[in-house]
Amino acid sequence: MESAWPLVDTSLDLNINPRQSRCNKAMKPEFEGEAAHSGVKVPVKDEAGVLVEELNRVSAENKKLTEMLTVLCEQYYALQHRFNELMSNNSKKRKAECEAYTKNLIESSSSDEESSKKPKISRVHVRTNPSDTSLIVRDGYQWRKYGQKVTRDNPSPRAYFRCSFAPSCLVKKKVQRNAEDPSILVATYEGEHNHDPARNNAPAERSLNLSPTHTAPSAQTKASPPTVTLDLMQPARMEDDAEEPARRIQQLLVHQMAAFLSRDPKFTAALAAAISG
DNA sequence: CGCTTTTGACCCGCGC
DNA sequence: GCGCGGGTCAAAAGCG
Repeated sequence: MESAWPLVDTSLDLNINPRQSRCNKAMKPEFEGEAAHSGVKVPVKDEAGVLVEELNRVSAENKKLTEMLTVLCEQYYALQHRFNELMSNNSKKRKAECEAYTKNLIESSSSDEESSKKPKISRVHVRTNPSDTSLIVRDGYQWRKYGQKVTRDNPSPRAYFRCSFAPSCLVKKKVQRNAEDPSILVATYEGEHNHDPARNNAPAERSLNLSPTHTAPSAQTKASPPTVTLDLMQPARMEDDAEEPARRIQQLLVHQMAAFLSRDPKFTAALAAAISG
């Protein structure tokens, strides 16, 4: 299984800060610091040498980045292929397992007998910074807040949101902090969106969601319906327990995010700007 | 100026 | 009928 779910070091070990010691083995001391820009006169020949060296270094970084992106893309497609294989696998057990976790990941919750009558209710747990008082759960959709209430069973207020992407979309969302663990936001969704997530219309949400995000064992209590927990605080831990399905989903998300980043021209442009800067 | 957020008022269902 | 609590409305304020 390990080959099917490879562990990837997603840390960007880039040489983007050439003035720091780790990355400057090739750089001679006299070229460091502000010497080149200060009043100290540097021969034109040496200055050209510095520029050439800098160019070579940037080229090497560019090459390294290209290789990393290629690897990331390959791993993404391999994972996607593996995922499709699993989905089409005849083994009932595997199929059931896969579907169960896919279902869990996408929406969760609400018993089957209820879903046919009432609007679909799902619950998502999102771990956030406890000091962050905003009741905002970024899920890709546009929401309009229409109310806030303090409820009896919970000291933190409950916020009420409506989908504002399309008037015809009647999905509602309630967000409230977990009474036991204030670092966990509980978002309750009612109904189903009849449109795609408003990615293009919600650039802020899309751009702000680049913090380490992955699924984690839910903090759900007792007999509550199955939930999805998005941990926005803790960095991803790469433990070697790939047999755990939740960990698979976590890794899948990390890979997908990396692939998404690698295909995002804005991200690559920002990366290039950071390097050149 | 238009959209979103805030917040007090109001509505409604439920239990007694 | 009354009170309570959750959910919604809508005017005012805030913001870009």
